[in-house]
Amino acid sequence: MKVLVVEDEQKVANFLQKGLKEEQFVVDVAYDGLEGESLALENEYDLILLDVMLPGKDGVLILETLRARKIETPVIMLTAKDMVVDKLKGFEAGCDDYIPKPFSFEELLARIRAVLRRRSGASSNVLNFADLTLDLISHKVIRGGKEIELTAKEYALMEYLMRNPNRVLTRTMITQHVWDYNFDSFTNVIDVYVNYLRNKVDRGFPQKLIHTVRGVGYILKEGDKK
Amino acid sequence: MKVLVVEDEQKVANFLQKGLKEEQFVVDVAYDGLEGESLALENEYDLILLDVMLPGKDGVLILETLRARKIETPVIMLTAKDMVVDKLKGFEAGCDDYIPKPFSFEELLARIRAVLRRRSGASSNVLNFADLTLDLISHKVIRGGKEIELTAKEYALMEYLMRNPNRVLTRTMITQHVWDYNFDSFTNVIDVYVNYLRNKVDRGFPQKLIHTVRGVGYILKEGDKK
DNA sequence: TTACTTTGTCATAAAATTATAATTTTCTAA
DNA sequence: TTAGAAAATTATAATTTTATGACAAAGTAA
Repeated sequence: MKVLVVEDEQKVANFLQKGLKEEQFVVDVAYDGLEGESLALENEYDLILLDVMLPGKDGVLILETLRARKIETPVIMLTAKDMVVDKLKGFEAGCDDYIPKPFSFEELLARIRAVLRRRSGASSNVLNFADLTLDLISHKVIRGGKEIELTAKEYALMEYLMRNPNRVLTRTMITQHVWDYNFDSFTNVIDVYVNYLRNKVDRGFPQKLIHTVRGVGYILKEGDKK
Repeated sequence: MKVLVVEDEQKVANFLQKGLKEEQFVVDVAYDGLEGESLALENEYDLILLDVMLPGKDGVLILETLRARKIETPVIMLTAKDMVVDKLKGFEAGCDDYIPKPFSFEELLARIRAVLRRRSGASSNVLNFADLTLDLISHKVIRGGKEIELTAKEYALMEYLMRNPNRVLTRTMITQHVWDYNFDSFTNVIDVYVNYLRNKVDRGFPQKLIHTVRGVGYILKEGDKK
């Protein structure tokens, strides 16, 4: 899952970046409103954390712009504690939740999970596909009763596949959700990671789940047993 | 265990800070209501001692704010001796216990233990994991029948691990539970302390209990014997 | 004060992950 | 059937993360 953090206070931004990374999110950070807006417009995030008070462009205005441009990415606003009027304005502008500063990391995390769960329509913190299970909180991946050890990138890729089963995912789409915005490579990293994943997740099982769609990308589906 | 003391009387605050520290709590102190509230919101405390009469913001109001924000940290209110009405108000607002001033430190400590025990659902003052035992009152740590000497920080870290076994704890979470709020952790103190702990607790035993989860944090679990 | 212990910082070594590039294999359209 | 393109695989380089020892700072007790 990829998150954009738009926050000018260096300390808060670092804290969020570190904490979210530890929770296996891919994190982009913007330190002012304009930069934040461009990133939000040109990338596909799964979630945006948006400070209300920002140099360059106000958080509420950014949110309005995004919604006007039909970008429906979930947004959680970070508000100053006493900002009652703006809270309401934020909601009208279409944010999914807000959290008044100061907050503890665990409280933020709880809200992030709630928003993502609500948006995805999921009722639990577990994703299932065929005999594969992925626990979104502990980040455990289990197939056929056996736990599979994945690295951070492998997990991120697996999660993206699991969230979009039976749907062809192009390399561009995968890049946008699993790698951060510094990623411009025209190398074959994705192919390599798909290969790593296959070795851990599909190898040894009669039914393969990760399939190649030649010329297009990859798809998670229940294929022919072989 | 991390405690926040919100108390404006310097003398009482110092007395509590010193006494609790000796009992191996990590203690943050706020001398007025507003400061107390921010600290309570942005840190993860295991317990809050909250004076009722405070400059800045009243203790009962702070408690209400916390509960409204779904922060369920146990709270013990410190009340003036004759404050009958406020006692009741405090309870309504969701505190766990109250203690009328003046009180002896021993008395307070007994109530703290009672509240923490009730909250954790534990019935005893001992935590066990594998062949490791941690005595919450004497702060003795015993593994395989042999007592292990830990310093205060080492003990605090060990206790946090023991209270969350089989769960990956990120450095952010550990920071919030084991270090006080002045702590700016972009250093590797946590790694260093985990290392100290391993030397004392795991070294020489066939079964390691403290494990690294790369890119994420640390976990207390029964791993492969080696 | 002085000696001692604890806590925190830093530099570097070691280990693991991630990215790149080269090579081999597979697939497909002509 | 075969040439060319795409994908898989492998080796290895680059980067990041973690472990650890040495040391400095802060705190305590004698």
